[in-house]
Amino acid sequence: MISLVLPDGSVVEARSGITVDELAEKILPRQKKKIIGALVDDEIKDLRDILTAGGSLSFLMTGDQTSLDILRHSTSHLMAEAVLQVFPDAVLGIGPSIADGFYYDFKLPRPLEPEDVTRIEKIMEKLASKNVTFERSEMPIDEAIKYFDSKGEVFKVELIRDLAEKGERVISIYRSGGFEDLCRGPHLRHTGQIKVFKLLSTAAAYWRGDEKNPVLQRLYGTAFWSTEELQAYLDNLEKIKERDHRRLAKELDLYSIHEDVGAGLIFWHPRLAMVRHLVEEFWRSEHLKRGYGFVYTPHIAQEVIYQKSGHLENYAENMYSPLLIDEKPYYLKPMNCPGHIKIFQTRRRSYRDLPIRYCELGTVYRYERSGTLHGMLRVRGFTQDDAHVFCTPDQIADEVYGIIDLVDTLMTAFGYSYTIFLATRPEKSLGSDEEWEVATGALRQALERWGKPYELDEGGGVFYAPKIDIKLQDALGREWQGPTIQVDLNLPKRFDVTYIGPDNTEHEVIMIHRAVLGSMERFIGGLVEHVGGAFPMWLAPTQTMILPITDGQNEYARELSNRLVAEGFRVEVDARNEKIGYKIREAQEMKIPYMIILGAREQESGMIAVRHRKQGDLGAMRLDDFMERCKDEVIRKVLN
RNA sequence: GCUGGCGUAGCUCAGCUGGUAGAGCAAGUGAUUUGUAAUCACUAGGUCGGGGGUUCGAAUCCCUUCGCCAGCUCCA
Repeated sequence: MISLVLPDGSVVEARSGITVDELAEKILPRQKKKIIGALVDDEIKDLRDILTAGGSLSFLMTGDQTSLDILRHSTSHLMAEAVLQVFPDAVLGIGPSIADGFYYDFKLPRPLEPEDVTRIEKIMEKLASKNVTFERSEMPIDEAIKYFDSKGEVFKVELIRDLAEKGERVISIYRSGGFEDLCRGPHLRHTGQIKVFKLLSTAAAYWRGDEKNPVLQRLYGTAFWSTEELQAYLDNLEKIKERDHRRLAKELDLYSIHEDVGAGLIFWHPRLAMVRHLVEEFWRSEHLKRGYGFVYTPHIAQEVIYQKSGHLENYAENMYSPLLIDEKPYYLKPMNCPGHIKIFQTRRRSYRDLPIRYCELGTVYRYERSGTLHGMLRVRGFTQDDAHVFCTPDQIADEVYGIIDLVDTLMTAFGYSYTIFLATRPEKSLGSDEEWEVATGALRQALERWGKPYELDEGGGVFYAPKIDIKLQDALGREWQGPTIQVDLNLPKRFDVTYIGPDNTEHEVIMIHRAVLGSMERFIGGLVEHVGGAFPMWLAPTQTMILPITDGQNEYARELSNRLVAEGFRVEVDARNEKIGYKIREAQEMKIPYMIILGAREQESGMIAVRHRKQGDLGAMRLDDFMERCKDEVIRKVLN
């Protein structure tokens, strides 16, 4: 007998060897139809699984968020069955559930076209309505290889062979209607439980993600328990599309890319350049407060530098081919580190000088494969907010703490929440155990002192450094790779970067490498999406648009504008010969925070009529009060 | 880089199986002087991404090249 503890604390005894389905019948007979699996000691179990050990037990029901994976996985099987009806020769790849849905890869005689997708979707609907039960069977590995081989399922055979190598003896097969697949499960009770699904897109993908392998056709889809959830998901996709920085760039005149100049090279238009300027201004002032020195370093450097740094050895495929200057090869810089080291090394440094903190908004150029370029988020030339702290080993923790504090200040101002990860030594790495221990220990110490929760990313460090990675969450709940702090165990050695210690001998310096915003291009591209193009007051390129109702107020509008500009506000006047509704509409579409509407009434009374882009008409107020309000929003960096 | 799709006026897009381009918005001009998300009329604007080919004839078919999009891959 085994004993199972239910969520309410009660204990149920059952015979060893009972299936989850039988258990459902025994415990919750009335809800049996809704039960599609179970969690036993937090492990997902299929209905058909046999239990031989007890533990905590809770059932997975249709409608649960936790059981969406099962639904989606089963839906991918249903899709594969439909695809086989359309393409009887299709060879199956894999069909897992993923974060927001599922996919299935197939080798097909021709690529999928949009019509195929609708056709497949229709067939799926028909198949689902047949309420076909998912059945599981098992097969010894040898037999399975022969079986799938006879069906021409070469990829499945490969998978089974790998399973055999891992020591598996038996594999499981799920069958639903005319379809069967090598599969670990779990699956739904029957296909009738698949009601709400949608095929989303097609793409090509390599078998096992390796470009040496054959290309398969991938079909993406998603499934939910209710149409409301599906609709909410689709609405969110639409919202993300509307906020796409490439789309907003056109609507708001933010940046451009020019084919005849080059892919992945960004032209910042005045409005976005203003945002960048304001971000940089903030960035600089926060660095000054924290004792950083600003530096500038050249954009090209001779070969020897990158030989010494190891970039030509390890990073060459991301570097552009050299320019010849006086017959000597010069490279465009892919990173700023060597430059900062050169400055550090211009004199002997005493331990009394440390820490030394250099920061630079340094523009670097890196080769990115053409297929990876993506608006401002993935480019070939970008400006990093790069900094290097040179310090002694016992200063690491303090310095890292200071950097985390800087990160928190900046990210909070932009309205990002974040998660901190500590990434430790990977398998392939440089340096001694002791060095890694000191560096990682200091990072951990800083995090402990910071006091907020962090996660451990075991082995997730880079080969030359343990690091703290910070993942940002934006307004749409999406994750972005954010700030990174690395204790570099490589470059100080390569460049022989030292300081004189209290013992009057040379010591290798500790070099902390960090970026907070990452690259200006990516950060601001992401920011555009985060705020949906509606920059908060402190960042808005135009903060206030003055809208005269007739050209009788144009002169007055300019006067007011001058007064506001004199107070440091960014103001424009829309003096075009248009109706007020039209001007408001355009200012609204440009997502300008405030509009001042000026008609004869205002001119007489000396008041202004203020409209906010979100709150609408705010009524009449005094210009001074309006300026107070705006100043307050700017100083407090109010997010809206 | 790979696979697939796409590339027509500044923008969004139409243009059936080849017969040499069209709308809305934007722009310019004029009228209108307007009160909280689109006033009206007229005008101008394109070697249909570039190059090559097939054809009497190509935006439409083929090849090639560049770029964009979705994935894959990569991400020191």
